[in-house]
Formats: sequence, C-alpha cells, structure tokens
Amino acid sequence: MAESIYKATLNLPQTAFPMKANLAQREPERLARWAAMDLAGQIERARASAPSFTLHDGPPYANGHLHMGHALNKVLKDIILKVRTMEGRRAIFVPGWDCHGLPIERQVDKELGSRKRELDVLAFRQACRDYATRFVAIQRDEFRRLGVLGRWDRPYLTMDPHYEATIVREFARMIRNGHVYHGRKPVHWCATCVTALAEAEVEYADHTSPSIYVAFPVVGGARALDPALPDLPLAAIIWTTTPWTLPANRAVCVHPEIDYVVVRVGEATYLVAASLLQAVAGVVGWSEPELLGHYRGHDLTGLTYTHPLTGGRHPVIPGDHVTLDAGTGLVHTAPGHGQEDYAAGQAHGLEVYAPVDDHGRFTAEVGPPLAGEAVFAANPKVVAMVAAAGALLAHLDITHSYPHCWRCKKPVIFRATPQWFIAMEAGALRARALAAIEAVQWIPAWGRNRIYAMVENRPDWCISRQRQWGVPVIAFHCRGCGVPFTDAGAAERVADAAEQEGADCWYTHPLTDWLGEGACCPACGSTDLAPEHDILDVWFDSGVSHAAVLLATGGLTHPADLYLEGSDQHRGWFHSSLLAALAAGREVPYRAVLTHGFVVDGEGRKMSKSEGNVIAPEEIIKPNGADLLRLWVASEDFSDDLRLSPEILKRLGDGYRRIRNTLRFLLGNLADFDPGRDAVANDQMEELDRYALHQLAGVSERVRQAYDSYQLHAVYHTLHTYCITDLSGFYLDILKDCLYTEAAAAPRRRSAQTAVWKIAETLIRLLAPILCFTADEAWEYLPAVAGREESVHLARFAEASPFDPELASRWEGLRAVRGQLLAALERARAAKVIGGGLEAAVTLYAEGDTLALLRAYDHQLATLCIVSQARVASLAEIPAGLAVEAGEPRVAVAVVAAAGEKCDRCWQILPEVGSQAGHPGLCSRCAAVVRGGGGGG
RNA sequence: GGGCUUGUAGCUCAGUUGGCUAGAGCACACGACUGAUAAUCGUGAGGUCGGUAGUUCGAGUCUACCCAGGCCCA
Repeated sequence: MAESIYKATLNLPQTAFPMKANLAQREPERLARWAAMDLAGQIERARASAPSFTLHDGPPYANGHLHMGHALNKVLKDIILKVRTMEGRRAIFVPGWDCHGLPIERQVDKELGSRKRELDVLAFRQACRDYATRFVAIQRDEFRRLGVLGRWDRPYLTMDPHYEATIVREFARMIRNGHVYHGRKPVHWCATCVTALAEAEVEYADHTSPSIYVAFPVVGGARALDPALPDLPLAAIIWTTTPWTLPANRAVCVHPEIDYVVVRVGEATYLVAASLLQAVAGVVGWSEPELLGHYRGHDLTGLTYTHPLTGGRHPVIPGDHVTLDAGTGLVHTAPGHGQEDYAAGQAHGLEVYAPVDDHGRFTAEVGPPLAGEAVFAANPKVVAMVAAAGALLAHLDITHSYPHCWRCKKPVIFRATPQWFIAMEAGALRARALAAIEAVQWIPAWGRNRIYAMVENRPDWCISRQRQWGVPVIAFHCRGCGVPFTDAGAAERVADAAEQEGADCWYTHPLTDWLGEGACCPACGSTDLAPEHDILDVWFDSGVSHAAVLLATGGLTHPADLYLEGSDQHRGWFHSSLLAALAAGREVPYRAVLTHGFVVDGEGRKMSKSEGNVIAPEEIIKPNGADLLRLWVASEDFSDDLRLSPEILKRLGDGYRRIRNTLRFLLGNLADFDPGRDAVANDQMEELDRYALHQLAGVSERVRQAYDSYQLHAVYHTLHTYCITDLSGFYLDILKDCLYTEAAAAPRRRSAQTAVWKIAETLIRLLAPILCFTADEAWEYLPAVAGREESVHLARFAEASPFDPELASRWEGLRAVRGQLLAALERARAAKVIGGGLEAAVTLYAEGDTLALLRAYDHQLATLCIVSQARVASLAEIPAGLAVEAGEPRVAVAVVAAAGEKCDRCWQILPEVGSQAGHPGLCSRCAAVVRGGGGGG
C-alpha cells in the first residue's frame, strides 16, 4: 500500500522504550547500575530523618540455593519496603542469615568425611563457619538478583561475634529472670555412636521386636474400680514392644473418652479397651472371657497398680495420645524413654526415670540381673522376669518400622538425658506471652489463634542441643557432686569476650576467666568444675535477633513494625522471638505479624522433588526475568497458598506484556511533550482528559489503599484491568486521533498529553514496588523535569490527581452509550455494511436524560466512538425495522456506511474531503493543520 | 488423630451484614484494523459457586457432615 504523503505530518508515537522486555539481559545491567550509584544507600540517606518503618528480616538458613519459598518471602518484604519508601518513610532493610545448627553441621560432616576425627572443636566450628559463609554469599547474590534492595554489604549473621555475644547476653538476662533450669528429657540416642540424634538424623527401617502383653495388678482388685464387681484380682493389660523400658515404667495411660471393659477369666479379672477385647483375647488365648462391666477411661484414672518387676506403686493417668490402633488401650508409660510418655509424665508430675547409660546399658540403679546389660540384649531377660512374676500374658515377635541411626544404621533408643530449659511458668512467662499475643496485630487475623493455642499448650522450651556448631550454653558442672549450675555474671563476662572473639571464647578461656579465682560448686563447694558442652537451640539464636539487630542498628526500631514470614513460623520464629524477648524481660519485638502461605503447584499440591512439580526461581528468572517472578508474587492472594505452574506463568507473561505496552504507548506519545512548557492547567483541560484524570485518581487511591493493607493481588488486578479497560480500551484508543492528527502544539493535544503524562508519572510509580526493574526502566523515558530523581525508587508516589464526580458521572453515561454503539457496529461489520469503525456513520436514538446528554456532547460523539460521523436523534424518531439495543441505557443505533471521501491524513470519511484548496485529499481539519505547518514532524 | 486454614468459569481474582438472570481481566472462538504491529480494537461463548443434607420466602454467602488440598503438631 502506498504510504500517504501526509504521514510525515502526523505526530505518531516515538519512544526508545522497547516493546520487548528482554529482562534476562536488562535486569542484570540495571542491578549493576543500582550498585554503582549505591541506590540502597541513596534511599537511606534521602529518608534519614523521615518517620521510620521497620520490617525485621527473619533469617533464612544459610544452606543450599534459594527455592520459591525464599523468593516469595523476600520479594514480599521488598515490595512492602518499597511501598513504605515511596510513601516517604525510612524503611531500612537489614537482611540476615541463620548460620548455626545441625543441617550445616551434617553437611560439613559429609564434606569432611573421615578427616573429621582429626579436627578439634574449634577447627570443626571453623569449617562450619566457612560453609555458612559460602552459602550466605550464594544466597545473597540470588536475593539481589530478585531486585531486593537493602544492606547486602552488611547483613546480620547469627554467627557474627556481636550476634553471638548478644545470644549469650540474652541468655544471661534469662538466668537473672529465673527462667533457666536443668532437667531431663528423652531424646533419640544412638548407643553405638554414643550421641543424641535430632529428628532429622533418624531413619525409619524395619526391625523385629518382642511384642508382649503384661498384666499390671491393680491395687485393691476389681472392687477398687467398682464395688459391684466380684472380689477378685484385677489387672490392667498393657502391650509393649520394648520390654527393656518396663523397669522405667511409672504410669499407665488411658484415654479418658475411650470405653474399657472388665472381663473375668477364671479367678482373675482384666481391664482392656472394649474395642480391642476380641483382638487381645485372641492373642492371650482367652476362650470365653466373661464381660463384667463397661467403664470410661476417666473412671479408671486414679487407680494405682503394683509394678510386677519392682513392686513399686504407680498411677493410672489420662492421656489423649492413647489410640485404639494397636495394643490394649492401656499404655505402658516410661517418661524417661518416650516422647509422649514424657509429656504425660510432665503433666502428672512423674519422675523422668531412665536407668540407661550412654552406651545403652542398664545402670547399677536397676540392680541385678539387668545392671550392665545392653538394653536390646536384655529384652529376653526382662521378658523372663515378667513371666517369672506371673504377669506375662503373651509373647510373640513383630516386625515394624523402628528408628535407626542415620550414621551407623543401628536401632536407636529413647533415653532421657540432661537438658537445659526455659521455664514457661517462671515469671508468668506463659501468661505474659498470651497477653502479648493479644496486643499484636496478626494478619490474617487467624494467626492470633494459631500461635495462641501453641503458646498455651507448649511444654517448657528445651534450649540445649548435644552438638558443636552453635553458641554454647553458658553453664557449669561440678565434677565433685555432678550438679550443673548457671551464673548470670559469668555469662555476661562470656558475652563481653564474645564481642571480640565470638562464642569460640568459651572453648579457649579457662573457667576462672568467667567465674573468678577460687570459684566453687554452689552445691558441694568443690572447686573441680567443668564447662557445659551443649550448645543452644538455633531457635534461640534467631529468637534474639530483635536484640542483636533491632536494638543494635541505628535507624531501626524495637519493636519492629512488622515481621513477615510463612505461616509455619507461628511455631518457629514468631514463637521463639516472642518467648526469647519476654524471658529476657523485653517487650514483644513486633507490632504486627504478616504471614503468607506456601508455594504449591497448579493443582494446589505441595512441590516436591519426587512429584517432579518443583519450579525453581531460576527457571522463571532466566527466561522471563525477576520482574515476572515479582509479578507472580503480587498477582496471587498470599494469605492462602500460592499456586505456580507453567500456565500461570504464561498468563502472567501476557499480563506483563500488556502493562509494558501500555507504558510504551504512554511514553511514545510524550516524545514532544515538555511538561514545563506544554502542560495544561487542570481547569483548561478537555473534559475527556479530566475524566481520565478522575479515573486515574480512583485507581491511584484504590492501589494506595491496597498497598497499605498489604492486598498486593488487588494492586495487580486493579492496575492490570486499568491498563486494559480504562486506558487501552477506552481513553487511549479515543485519544489517538487527537494525539496523531492535531497540530503538535494544539491546546487540545497538549491537554491530552498532560493527562497522558500524569497517567504515566502515576502509573510507573504505582508499579515500581512490584515491577521494580521495568518501572525504573520506564522512569528514564519520562519527559525530563527539574529535580527528577535518579531512580523511581528514590521517588514518592505521585500527588493525587483531582476527583470530579460530577463530570465523571456524565462521562460514564457517555461511555455506556458507547458500549451500546460498539455492539451495533459489530453487527454492521458482520453484515458487511462496514469494515473498520471509521467507515461508519451512526445515528444514536435516545430518550430522556440520555438524549439530553448526547445532545450536549453531540460534536464529540464521533471521536468518542471512533466513527467518522455521528448524529443524535430522539427515540421517538426511530425508523421502522431498527431495534432498541439490549441493556442500559435505552438507545437504538443506526449504522450506515459514511458518505464522503476518506481523508488521506486522519482516515475519517467526511463529506468535505475534496473541497480543501491545495489539499484535495484532506478534511478541513487536517488541511488547516497542514497549512499551519503540519503536525509535529 | 489434633490445631489453624483453603476450595467461585481453563488461569488469576471480585462477590459488603443471606436478596436480582454469579462478576472482572486474561486465555479461547469469531471479526476488525494495519499510524501501540512478535501490537491494538470489538463481539461472543465459558461456572449445578468442592459435594450432600439442613435453616430460610430466598444461600456462593448461615449450620452439620463428607471429599480434596496446605501449614504445624502428634
């Protein structure tokens, strides 16, 4: 097609802002630019005296590469910080890492292999430190790639000397507050490796164990339970697969809500769960047990029984963990040898008894013949003793899943070992924590219930670990009497030393440096003292971050305004931070807690390697850029789980391109616009442009409000729909005629450009927290203005454009009619009456207010509907055969092919084309523009 | 098994205290344009609101149970 000679006289869009994002290449370039200009530092300096907003970073674990969960969390934080910054607040981001702990220790173990034996504690700790340092660097680079701004050059690390010192100092405060005590608790123990094992170090495998049913004689016989029963002996039947734990039995647990029965077999009666009677009868060989009575579990509690081996008397207690899956419904409980046994024992004041040494052998306490025997080897002896006591009802072998040591593959035992605890009741810690929870804003609100129930029910916090890579529990043992003790003053001295030397000082200094010369055991007076070897739980480390970071970093506040983590942290960091702060006599470290869900696949299932449905951040960034990942974060409602799938990314890519193109079009139409010279005052602007600014004001307000309440998905949907519906599909489409064909400096074109400019300035800023790369790129293509910030991230959100509801209601009326007209045009198109809209001449038939409105805007209707000619008439004049359009308002639309010639320049078909002197191909408007020196050119 | 939580078109989301033929954008189909062009515009077709049973004149919205997910425990 021959190009019109007039094309050069049009003001077509011009911009170097590329349509194709090419983010994979451009983002790293922008990151380099930000680094070179120290963008994060500039932002901090620009807001140095502004009101603060502190979002405290929960430290990820310094191990492995980032997964989507990490990316999600950090991007959410970054978006929120950028929002606060653009709202004018000082929002300093100090990222952190959790560096101590078992996973790193295990990795280092693996890497060292057999060489580990050659390393002393300090060398091993150094190896762990090196490992953590390596992954901090890796993860830092991966986080930065996401566009997250902050103090990446000086993050907080829980292994920093200052941080380690803070851990010790907070521990000292807890000692002073009377929270720290020493007790016993069962842990997985490998008797071969002579070490405690964490849950992660336990592997489950099949193992054959003796399965025995034992009768525990109830004190007082059947009548102790129910006087109506015959005066016969009564025995509670228990089942166990670890006979060796029987010497440590201290109770029998029953479920208070379960039905139990008493049955008579010969001259004895037995207690067993009703629903398990048949199974038990089969195993122990009862032919016809006689049913004597039904009882609920809570009827049984309060009974006591005689231990068949020791002769000791122990109680029947309630326990909700009792199930009817197997056994008898009455559970042998040894608080020193089982997790649930321990919990039940704690609730009823039972002794934590575990007469087994580090090598898995019975101690002298149990006496002959078991003393000195390895527990597994002693099983037959115990069974024989039970039989000898006349208490063995049945004995067989079963194969079942049983915990084994990850290292030596031998079966492990549960064994109570000495541990350090934070007491929940001392200083009313639990009550204070519950009260504090009420004062925090939980977003979503159900977070409050979740953490409240946990704090309400949790046992004392076991803070010691039998490990090496961590901060030592600052405590002492007396070699004389064996009594452990703490000393707050000593701990404070350790903290002082740790400020310089790190927690390693515990291993390098003599105890006299902490306790002074001549220190002695507070219990027996012995001066033969030893340091504690256990280290602190890593949750203790991160739990004191508020003290180590918020209190120690200028510009941050304590408490923080916000903690923001996944919902699993109700049990994790939110929880440990709360307890650590209160136990140390500090206030709650956060005012508000925001939680997000987990990343799941397109079906809502969790991502797992075995399922093959994992998507790594890398897989999004490499082809699409970090902005797309960020857009995904913003597009989904993060209060629930976030779905991620190839289709979702595809849709999102479409959305991104749409927004980008809209920006490009806006920028392209500002090529010749100099705001200082050309901007039109609001009251001088065309109504259409003022209506566009009114819409912008609404969008801006909605988005700002959504940002403020952390409804990021509402931000995305609002902006996306705005770009498509209000801008692309309405305002900008209509505006093309004016922008392209009017004289460059024509007042109505400058009016339009002023609106376009304000829309661009506002929209780019609103997008900046989410599309941090794209918005900053677009920022550079905005018309130059004095004092423009070097980056959009240094700017504030735009001043609100004016609302004009009265004008808006008129234009919404016009827009509704336009919608009706478009449907009519489509029919005409289908009937081949017209092709493009500009081939049409329309007549709008309306009535009442609509008719008045249309008459008032008569001269603008053609432009508004992008047809060549439009006229208005009363619905009363509607021609025969023309139907009223469906919907509101009531109008009829007649569409005919426009009469006249097509203007060579603006493509409208008008009757006057051909009558313009010197410009036979032009309409009168275009002829005037061309005579006046053309458009822009 | 327990605590908390989710389930509206293929996708992402709206649906205030129960009240209209359940909405939006995208994707899809069809069409237009070729001066936003690896763009742009229009029209249209998509949902028994996870299921069942209740309460009610009326339920996506309330109740109970069930199914399928998620987090944390056991």
